[in-house]
Amino acid sequence: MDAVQDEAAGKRARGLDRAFEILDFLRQKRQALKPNEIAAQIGAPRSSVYELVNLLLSNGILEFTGGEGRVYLGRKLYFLGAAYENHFDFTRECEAALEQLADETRETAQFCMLDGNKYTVVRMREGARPFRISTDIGQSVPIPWTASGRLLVAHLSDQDILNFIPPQDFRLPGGEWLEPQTFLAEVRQAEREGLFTFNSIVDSFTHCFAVPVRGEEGHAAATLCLVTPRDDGIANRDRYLDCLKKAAAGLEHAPARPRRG
Amino acid sequence: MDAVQDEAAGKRARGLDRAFEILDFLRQKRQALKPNEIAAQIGAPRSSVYELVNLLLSNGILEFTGGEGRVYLGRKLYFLGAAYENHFDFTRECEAALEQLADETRETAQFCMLDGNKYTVVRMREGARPFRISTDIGQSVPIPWTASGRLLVAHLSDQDILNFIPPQDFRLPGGEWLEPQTFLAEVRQAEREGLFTFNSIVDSFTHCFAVPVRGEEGHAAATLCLVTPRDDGIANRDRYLDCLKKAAAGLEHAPARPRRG
DNA sequence: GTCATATGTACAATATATTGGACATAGATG
DNA sequence: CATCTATGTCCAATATATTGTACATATGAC
Repeated sequence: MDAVQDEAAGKRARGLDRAFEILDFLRQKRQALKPNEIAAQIGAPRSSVYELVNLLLSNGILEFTGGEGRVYLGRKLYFLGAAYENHFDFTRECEAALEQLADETRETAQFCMLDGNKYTVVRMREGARPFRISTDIGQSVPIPWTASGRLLVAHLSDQDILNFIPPQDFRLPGGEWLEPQTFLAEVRQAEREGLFTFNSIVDSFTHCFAVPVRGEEGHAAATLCLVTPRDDGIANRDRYLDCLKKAAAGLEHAPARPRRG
Repeated sequence: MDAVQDEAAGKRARGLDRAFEILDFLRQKRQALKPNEIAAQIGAPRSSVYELVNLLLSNGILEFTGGEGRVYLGRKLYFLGAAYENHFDFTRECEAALEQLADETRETAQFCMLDGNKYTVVRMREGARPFRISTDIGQSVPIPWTASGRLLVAHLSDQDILNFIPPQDFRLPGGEWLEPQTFLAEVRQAEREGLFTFNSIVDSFTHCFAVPVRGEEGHAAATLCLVTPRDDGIANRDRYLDCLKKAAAGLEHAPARPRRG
């Protein structure tokens, strides 16, 4: 996805950057691919990709799986990720907060963070309705498409926000153009109020609530969200926001607080 | 830890390898460190480490945390690890197996895998005794020190095993030397019997039971273990082994089976 | 004050990593 | 049969990444 921002052509890419581009691509695809396919789809030289894939395989960062020479993310990444999760020990508290939210509201509750310059759902608890509303965990979504996005960039200056978010991410899935100035105004509003709610701009039937979970630097390290049918969301607005704020208070500082040391 | 096997001096290290050496080192230390400290402790040139750390920071692979310029594993690694875990969806089944083992035996149950050429405890459920026996999750331990180690390398030839395990790993924590031929004989025995049990060679009061969890290639992709006081282990040997085999059967093929595709 | 250690930055030299392109094979298509 | 695509390997050329070294600053010892 960073291929776009390769400086003017003719430059060589650094191995490390391409390596992580490969890893991110596999994560996004969520399936094993052949080196050849990877090269073609991320627009990298085949010889480079073969070289890097072999290096990553020998390090356990990638693994053969799915046959025919296909590779996918490896066990070593699991271990490294587990060490991160263990250090910033937010998992348990996070699950508890989502559990609590789901119990109190019967709606879909999500714990969200930034992944680079995208938004992603880290953990989710589906609501208890006959028709559940849910999203995919771990998929990268443009920041402007989400309520949480307004909160997650609120610590940046307007200019930094515009530099941070890829311009094409202001194009909504329906094709409409979200004016960056409109987005910035909503960011500032979210910052002032410490919350953001709206009828989702990526579909026609959900209402989204987001509140920040502040980390050690005082800005939103993550968000807690509820995704509800529009009617219910609007009808229960105050109660839902109370629940969210309560749950977020329980998490406060947790996502960024090392367990020891 | 791979610094030892740097080919004859005078060679440059490849950035990718050093980068993952840094990541592994941080995982092992389980705390944030300054780039300077990292360089000193892994024996790498300071300028290289600074260069790489900055690259990794800008990719979200590392994060500033702990102040004073200290860095630790970053959020991106958590996402990548979560994608791995999601693909090879063993977590839920694994927890269930450990739960079942803990219920049936009241002993400490572990799920273990190889991490490169070391053994590591991936998940654990502590026993229900007044004095619990437990180990650290995610720490790298020499393969010959463990019962599971006999099973995890059993698919390799004798020669491959000796090439795979660093020679110094046959030195036990007490300083005694475990003869590699003895180890190989135990590996073959474990392979034949589909299990391995012994009075632990790293302490004087535990008995260890290990059975393989076979992956798609048919060899031990992981192990399930019980760690018990010696008396209890020996007294309940048959029952404990039955429990382990039953639990492993429930996991069979799970650790390496992609959820879709 | 001097000296030593810890920490971070800057830069040039050269060892080498990245890359384009040639080559080989297999399968599909017509 | 010829032709095309998909896949993987090999190799030389050169753009550049790694690294030694020098430099800058802060802190503490004495």
